[in-house]
Amino acid sequence: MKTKEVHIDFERSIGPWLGRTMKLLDYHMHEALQSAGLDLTKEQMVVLKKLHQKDGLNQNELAFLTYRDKSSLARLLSKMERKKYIIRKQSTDDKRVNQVFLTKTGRATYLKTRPVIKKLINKMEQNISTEEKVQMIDLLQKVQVNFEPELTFNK
Amino acid sequence: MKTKEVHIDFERSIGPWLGRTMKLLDYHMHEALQSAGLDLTKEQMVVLKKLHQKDGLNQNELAFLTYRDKSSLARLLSKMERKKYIIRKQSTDDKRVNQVFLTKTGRATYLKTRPVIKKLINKMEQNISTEEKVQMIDLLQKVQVNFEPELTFNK
DNA sequence: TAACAATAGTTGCATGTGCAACTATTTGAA
DNA sequence: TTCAAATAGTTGCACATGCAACTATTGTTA
Repeated sequence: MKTKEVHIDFERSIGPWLGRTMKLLDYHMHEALQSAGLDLTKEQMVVLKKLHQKDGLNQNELAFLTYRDKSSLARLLSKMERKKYIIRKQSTDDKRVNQVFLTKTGRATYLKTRPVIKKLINKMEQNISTEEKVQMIDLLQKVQVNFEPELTFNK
Repeated sequence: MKTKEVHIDFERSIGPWLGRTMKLLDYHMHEALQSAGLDLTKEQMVVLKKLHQKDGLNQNELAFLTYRDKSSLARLLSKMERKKYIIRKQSTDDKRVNQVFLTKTGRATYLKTRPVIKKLINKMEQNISTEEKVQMIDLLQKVQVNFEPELTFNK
């Protein structure tokens, strides 16, 4: 029977569940940032976060750390630069390289996002025990390893 | 200490793991379709799938089933219509409504994607037991319910 | 019935994405 | 040392996305 056959492949797999969950997370993340009056996207937030952890990273490093194409990152940075969250400074050692720095505004904005994100995480993880979280991360990591066997741990 | 503090909120949560896993899945899905010589995106594939399950759905229904904004769906359909995978037919009952039908080409294309997807799923789920899959889906569902309590089950 | 509200779909606008081609610079090798 | 290969970043192109405003049609209500 056609319907049954169809269900064999994708519907019972974790793929669609991942996709749906991710869409919800994206949506609520975006919503949380907007309704907190923060003028940035979740993608920009992640870049701010990385810079807050280590200022002065170059674009290549930022692209790698955020799992993006360098071109995508470059455009993200352009928008963030327009908003005065970051600045690019050409390295004197190697004129091909741009080092990226948080501005005061950028840092302040990032700090304002933190409680917003924290609240979102609490919402997302309510009724989920620490053990379950560990389990979930374990399984997600397994999936990642299945796709990219060469990257044993990719934090 | 700043570094430690930063790790408290997002890094240890399942959010980034979900995001990273999803990016990998997206990438490999896209790659699989392309290298099989199939001229469609994963998004278009999902639409074909829904139509294969139930032909003649209207755009609203398709948007709902695929968790998309109606405008996004409309544009997806326009591209698929250009490629002759689907056709829109204005309903005679209600002239506002477009019913969407698979063409022969669309159906054939969808059928060609199935082994490709099946192979991808096998790759993704290797070394993951049925029990673990159930566990994972359970947890993902919990996250979804946390975000959208009103939708108890949203398959 | 006439006017207003709801609904389906489209379009403008801004966002984010990867790939491929391009520029500028640096590195490496003949 | 000079010329080719590698590297960092940018840009064009095509794709996908949501929101808000808009059109056309249908439903509702006064």
